[in-house]
Amino acid sequence: MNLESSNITHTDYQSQRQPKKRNRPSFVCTNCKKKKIKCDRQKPCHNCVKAGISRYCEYPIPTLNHLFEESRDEQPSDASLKDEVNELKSEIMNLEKLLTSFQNKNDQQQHQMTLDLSNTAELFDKKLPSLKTFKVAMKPSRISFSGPLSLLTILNYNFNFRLFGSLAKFLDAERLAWKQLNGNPSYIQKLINADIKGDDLII
Amino acid sequence: MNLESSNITHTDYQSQRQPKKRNRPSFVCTNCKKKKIKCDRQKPCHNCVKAGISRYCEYPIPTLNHLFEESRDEQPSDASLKDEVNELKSEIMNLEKLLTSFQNKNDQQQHQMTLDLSNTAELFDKKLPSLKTFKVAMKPSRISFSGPLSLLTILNYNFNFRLFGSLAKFLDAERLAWKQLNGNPSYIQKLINADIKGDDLII
DNA sequence: GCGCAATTATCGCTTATAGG
DNA sequence: CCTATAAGCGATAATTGCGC
Ligand SMILES: [Zn+2]
Ligand SMILES: [Zn+2]
Ligand SMILES: [Zn+2]
Ligand SMILES: [Zn+2]
Repeated sequence: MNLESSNITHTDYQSQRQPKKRNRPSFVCTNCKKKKIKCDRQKPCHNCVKAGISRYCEYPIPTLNHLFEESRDEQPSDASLKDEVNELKSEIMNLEKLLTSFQNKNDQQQHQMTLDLSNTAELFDKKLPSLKTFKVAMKPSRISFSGPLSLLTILNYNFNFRLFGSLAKFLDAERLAWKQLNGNPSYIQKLINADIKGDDLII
Repeated sequence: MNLESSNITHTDYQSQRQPKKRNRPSFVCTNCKKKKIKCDRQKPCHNCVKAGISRYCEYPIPTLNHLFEESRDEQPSDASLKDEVNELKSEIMNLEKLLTSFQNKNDQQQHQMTLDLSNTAELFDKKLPSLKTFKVAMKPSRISFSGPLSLLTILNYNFNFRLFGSLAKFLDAERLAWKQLNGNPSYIQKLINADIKGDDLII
């Protein structure tokens, strides 16, 4: 305890400082985050599958959860009612397990950010201020289709790409198709020919 | 980069540390636990059934108890099974609700938007294809900050404004502030001066 | 019924990354 | 660059349940 008896005068310059909060969103599923284990960022992620809670593998950003709801296949199928009952029971068991991990009081510290991101508007509120100074250079060799306020840029810049693979792929396809169809439109040609400094803002 | 770093030699400090108690609830029935035999985690579990103590098969987690009541040996009818399924499902819904409340932690006043945005999937799945032909003219009189793939355009075009009022307002403010700060950047100036036909695509 | 090996899961603490 | 903080490793607490 006498370790800190050293010289640091504990003075104002550090103590009075307001803790500058940062906006650092989380991109792992809520369950893995909770358990502090490695999440592969799929939906559902590997850990949630293993735990039998794949239905509850979710990400803090609501918008994104829906993007990756793939086959919400109804499973009544040929399984007997009895089987379904058992399935539901085991699901409840797993849910219960999951719940207990959340009920654990041991960690009441730092989930402020997660909370904030549960709201989509909040997401944008937090992101956009940084985006407005985000810069994109348009290289003649490769047309960049996105400025700071484009969806793609937001995603590329802010989110893990693996997680958003399908959306990114879709956008790529869209743009490729568009190019095939339209070629380089006059507007883009002009833009490329103009000598734009790499640091110029592209809105 | 490989710092030997500070090596605090007083390990005795460590030993004095209070033994950290971990929260790890049990999920087997109390009888099996006591007997240290394998529990199938049903209600009642097979061990308790074999021992003729079915009605004393209980679980430390209360919810699991009353949920799994009733598993008589008699063959249940389809109707009753269906009832059970429904019951279980509704129970799952409750648990999910509970889980959500945990995940959101101090769910404060930020729920209004979240709910309304629930079908965001549609935004991307259905609306985006139409966007690729959506055209925005950039008028010299008024700088348009968004192309078809920009977030703002997507929002404006696809959603009713009432829903996104606050977001839209925010974006407006952002852009205004940006303009105040930067004026028209060279890039945009050039763009404006170029004779762009009103129908040119802006990506 | 129980010792204890095997297995599972928690959480303190470090590291990497990114916001500002 | 400085630091907040997300990610998640890994030590190890705890649970399970085999086999005596
Ligand atoms: Zn995960
Ligand atoms: Zn998951
Ligand atoms: Zn049992
Ligand atoms: Zn039992």
